[in-house]
This record gives sequence, structure tokens and C-alpha cells, in this order.
Amino acid sequence: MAGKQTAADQPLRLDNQICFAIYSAAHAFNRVYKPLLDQLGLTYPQYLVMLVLWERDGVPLKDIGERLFLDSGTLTPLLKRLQAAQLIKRSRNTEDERQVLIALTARGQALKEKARAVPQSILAASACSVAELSAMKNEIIALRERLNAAVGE
Amino acid sequence: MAGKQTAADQPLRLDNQICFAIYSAAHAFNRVYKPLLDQLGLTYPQYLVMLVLWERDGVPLKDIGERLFLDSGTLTPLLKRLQAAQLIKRSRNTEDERQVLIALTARGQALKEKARAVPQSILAASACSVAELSAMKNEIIALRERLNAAVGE
DNA sequence: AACAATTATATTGTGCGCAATATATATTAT
DNA sequence: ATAATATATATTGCGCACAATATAATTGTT
Repeated sequence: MAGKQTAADQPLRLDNQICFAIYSAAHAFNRVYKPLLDQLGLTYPQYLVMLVLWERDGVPLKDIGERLFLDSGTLTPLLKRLQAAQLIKRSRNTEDERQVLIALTARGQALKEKARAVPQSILAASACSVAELSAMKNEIIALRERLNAAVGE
Repeated sequence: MAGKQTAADQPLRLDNQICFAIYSAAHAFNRVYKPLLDQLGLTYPQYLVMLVLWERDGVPLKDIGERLFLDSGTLTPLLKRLQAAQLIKRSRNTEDERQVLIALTARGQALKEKARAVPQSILAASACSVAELSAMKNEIIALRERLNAAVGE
């Protein structure tokens, strides 16, 4: 019984799962990022938050969450750690006291310069042209949007 | 100063990161899988382990780890939970007492039949042809291998 | 104005994922 | 045979992710 591989088993084979390809590629990226981000004192999710803030500063937690598809259960403690590292400040919006506005400190701003070395190291590790990576990225984002749409139904 | 977008900032823009596309697609997959796997009483990583075991039974923990790119720190507690759910059995290999062999219980074998409904639901949610998904999967796996090779150096 | 519904964030609990370390067994070298 | 090295698993600690829940502020209704 065990070991027999029929056509009916194909859909359950690990190597046929695109989800596992993506899952394992995400972990592979993480391993490449780890030594680079260690130098910045950031984890990968923290790096993503910093990328958002380096684009636009002083945004509510909710906006960061929508951008990264993360909720307050993940972001609240993560942001507290970034605050403890003196990279961000947290303050309530005076116009809407429910909102927590996240702003970079001088230290957080300054870290952007150090971070500029990261993308090129990642590009080198991926051993792939920018054009190819960009094409893959767009396909994956399109897939992500269809998956998110399916959940929303 | 904040809000200014120069060419030098492009590499750090969130939307230009393929890693974030993959990271967020992995989470999107997880959200699609969640309700399906809830019916099986499995988490997504547990489902991956079961996929491995449904292909070949009675394998050492190490083999599962190599297949899924996970170490004992992740697998040991996960396998204990699968054992608690009576889906697997754990036993030391008599020929090498260091190894823990993981075997399916009758219940674990039986769950495979229930799981056959999962891949087609995922396919529907991805709203994509099998051929397209397969092509993307191969590209992503190739990228993963290059990333893993870069870490190994 | 009072009440209900909505929104934004925080908290708690569970399960990964991984680094660092510990322990026991097996292999290799001397 | 003994010692040194390597291998397989387990344990601890930290940081996500996310479901479920709680709380406080805002908006909408009557």
C-alpha cells in the first residue's frame, strides 16, 4: 500500500504544490536576508515596516498593516520593539485619538542610508536579472491578489 | 525631506521587492488554506509533513526536515502535536538509535482521502490554469535553489 | 442628546521558524 | 579498546502571524 504512486496521488505530491514552492522560497529569502539585516539590527518583518516608513513617515498603524497585510496583533508588539530600538516614535493622532501614528526618529531616518546596500546583495544572491525578477514579481503579485480576492468572498 | 522620491530610492521601495511579493503571497496562501485545513484538523506546516508521509511512510525526522527545509527545533514539537492528534507514531530506529522514525497511524493514512479535496479548492482560489501555475512554480523553485546556494557559500 | 454600530489599537493564547545549546548514539582515528 | 569527531534529535528563548477578545474613540441613527 505505501509507496504506490497512482495518477490520483499527483495533486497531493509535495513537488506539485506551488504553495510549497512559495513557502520554501520565502524561507530561503529569509536566510539570505538574515546576515544582512543583523547588521542593521532588524528582523525581516521589521525591515518591511521600515521600508514603508522610509517611503512615508508619520502614518497610522493601520496603514502599515494594509500595506503589509498584517494586523495589530502582529504590528503592536513589533512596533514596540522598534521603539525600544529607538528607530520609531509612537503617538496618538490628536484628530482621532484611536489612531497611533508611527514616525521615524533621526536614528530611524539614518538607518535608511545603511540599508541601501541590502537590495543589491539580495539581487546578487538571486543570481537573476532585474527584468526576470520583476516579471516573476508581477506574476506572484497577480496570484496573491486572486488568492486574497478568493478569501474575501 | 520626507516624501521625496528619487531614483536612488527605487531599490528600497516596497513594491519593487520580489521578496515581499513572495512573503505576502505565502500569507495569502495560508489564509486560503486555513478553512480547508481546519476541516482536517491540521495547520499548514502540519499539512506539509502529512504530504511527505503520504508519499513515503516510516521516514526519519531528518528526511522530513530536508524535504521541507525545516530543522528539529521546528519539527520536534510539530510532530509531537501530530502524535497527540493520533495521526503519526514516533519510534527510534533499532539500527540507529539516534533516529526517530515517523510512521502514519491508520487515522493518519485515512486522512489522506479527506485531503484529496484540498488541491482542487486551492486551484480554484488561484484562478489560474494548471500550466501557468506549474510554470510559475518551476521559476520560483529555481530562484529558491539559487538563494539556498548563495547561503551555502 | 442618547444609543447603537463602527473603527483603531491592544491583549492573550497557540503554533510555527530558527539560533543556540544540550544529549545521546554512531563513526573514525589512534 | 579508547578518544575524538560527527550525526540525530531535543530543549530553550525570541519574534513573528493570526484568531479571538477587550477597550476606547468615533460615527451614524433616532
